[in-house]
Amino acid sequence: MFDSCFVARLKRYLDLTPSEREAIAGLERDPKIYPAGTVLWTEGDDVTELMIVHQGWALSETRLTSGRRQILRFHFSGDMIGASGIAFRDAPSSIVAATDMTVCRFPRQALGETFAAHPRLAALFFSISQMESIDLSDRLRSLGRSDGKARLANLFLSISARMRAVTGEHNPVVRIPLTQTDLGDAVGLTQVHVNRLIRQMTEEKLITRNRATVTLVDEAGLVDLARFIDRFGTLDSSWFPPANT
Amino acid sequence: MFDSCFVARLKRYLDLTPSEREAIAGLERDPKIYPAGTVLWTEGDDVTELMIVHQGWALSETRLTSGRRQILRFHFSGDMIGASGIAFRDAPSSIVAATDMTVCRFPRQALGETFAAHPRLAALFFSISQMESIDLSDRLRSLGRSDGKARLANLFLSISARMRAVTGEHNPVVRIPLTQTDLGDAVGLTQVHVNRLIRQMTEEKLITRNRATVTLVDEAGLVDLARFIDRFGTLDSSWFPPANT
DNA sequence: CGCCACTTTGACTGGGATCAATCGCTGTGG
DNA sequence: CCACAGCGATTGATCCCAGTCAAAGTGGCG
Repeated sequence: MFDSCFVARLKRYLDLTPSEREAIAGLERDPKIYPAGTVLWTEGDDVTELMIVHQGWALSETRLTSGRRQILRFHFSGDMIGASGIAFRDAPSSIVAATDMTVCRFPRQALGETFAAHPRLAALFFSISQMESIDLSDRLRSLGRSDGKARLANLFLSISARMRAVTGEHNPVVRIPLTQTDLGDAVGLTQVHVNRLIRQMTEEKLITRNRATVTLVDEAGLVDLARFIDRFGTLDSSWFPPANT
Repeated sequence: MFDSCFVARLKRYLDLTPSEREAIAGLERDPKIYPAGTVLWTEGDDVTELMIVHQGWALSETRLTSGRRQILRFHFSGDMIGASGIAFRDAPSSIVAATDMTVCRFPRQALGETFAAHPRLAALFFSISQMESIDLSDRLRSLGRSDGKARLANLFLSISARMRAVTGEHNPVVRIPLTQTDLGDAVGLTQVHVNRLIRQMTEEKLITRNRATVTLVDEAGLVDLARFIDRFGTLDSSWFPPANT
């Protein structure tokens, strides 16, 4: 059995009991490898499984009938994906591998069983779901009420903050395996305009970008520009029910 | 004891057992009345309670330091609000009463107890949380990748769809107690531009608006314009654990 | 070595912002 | 019953951020 990324993620939030740990690890079995570009599923598919990212990046996206694309969220190691398709059966967005990745799939029922056996984990999953909503809300504010430069700054900072939460280390150099087109589709700008903004931000000594490597040269300046709020505090588990066993 | 809006809402999704029903109704006690404009709580407050909307409209909003406002979501009868503040303690957004409203508050702990006693309700709450994420994703796509007219059309349609889900009736006349400024803050436009767009849409016989009353004159045209997806299907509860009692 | 995906740059256009008045309704107090 | 205040809606003039179209540059890889 290999190390469970999901356990690694969740135990940052909560001191897991052995049986909780086992239940979570049980969801992350039978890893499969997908090359970059693989479409894990497509908007509208009837999805009955959830996935946990072991390694690599995925992104969820939707397309308008005009062909325009909006990237909704990025998924890293330890993230559970597919939960958004759990309410209705149809996947509301497509999931695409941005890099080569390793993923474990498990059926929905397993989540139900976990909820029944471990109410504290149910509360934890609920909280994580709420964190996702907060993340989406922050993106919404960014798209609705700030200009292109601030949106990009926000994107870089939020990716950096999430990576930091995964790896535990604070590094101004962030690997962001996205093209300028991808960046644009994430923040609602065109590729051409993203290019110009990146050049401007480079001139202003805010960032540096070289292929997939982005360096946050002046992080304080970026935070100020983006009015970024790093919400990665500790999770409040005070209301959780007691753990089973 | 008065009728629980929360029970009314949830039983649309799931055939509730008597004890589940009781647990839910228990969360909706001691209703309080707030006049329109009341700030129920402010961004950053340490919130330890959740609320259920009994009557009226609330909206959640954030402000940038520049003073600009982004409306994130609307809350109607039967909605639970405050869940987004449950992960961390600080409320990520303010909640403001858009009309006079009746609201019930309950402590977070009660949610934890419900999770422990009724795993099936935990699964239901999780699903509802995911529906919220989907709603936010749809708004994100709208703001990121469509023009002002489509954004407004989308807003009107999604409010109409949600109202319909609450009231059960399909009526082209929708009461939307928002000013043009509010509409702009919801879709990322200025009040002035909202005004012009509404005039245009009226000329094109798509809608009619008079104060708080919006009429969807050509609903098909709006759906087409907004590329709107009405996701209000039935909830998939096939993966839920069995009900207790 | 040549293709292909990505980036860079320029010229022009347009949707929506900004600034600034004016209008109209409604509630309130003299 | 009227005057006035205040909020929201309407409208015009002007500006600018970002989109569009188009072409050339760069670098990795088969």
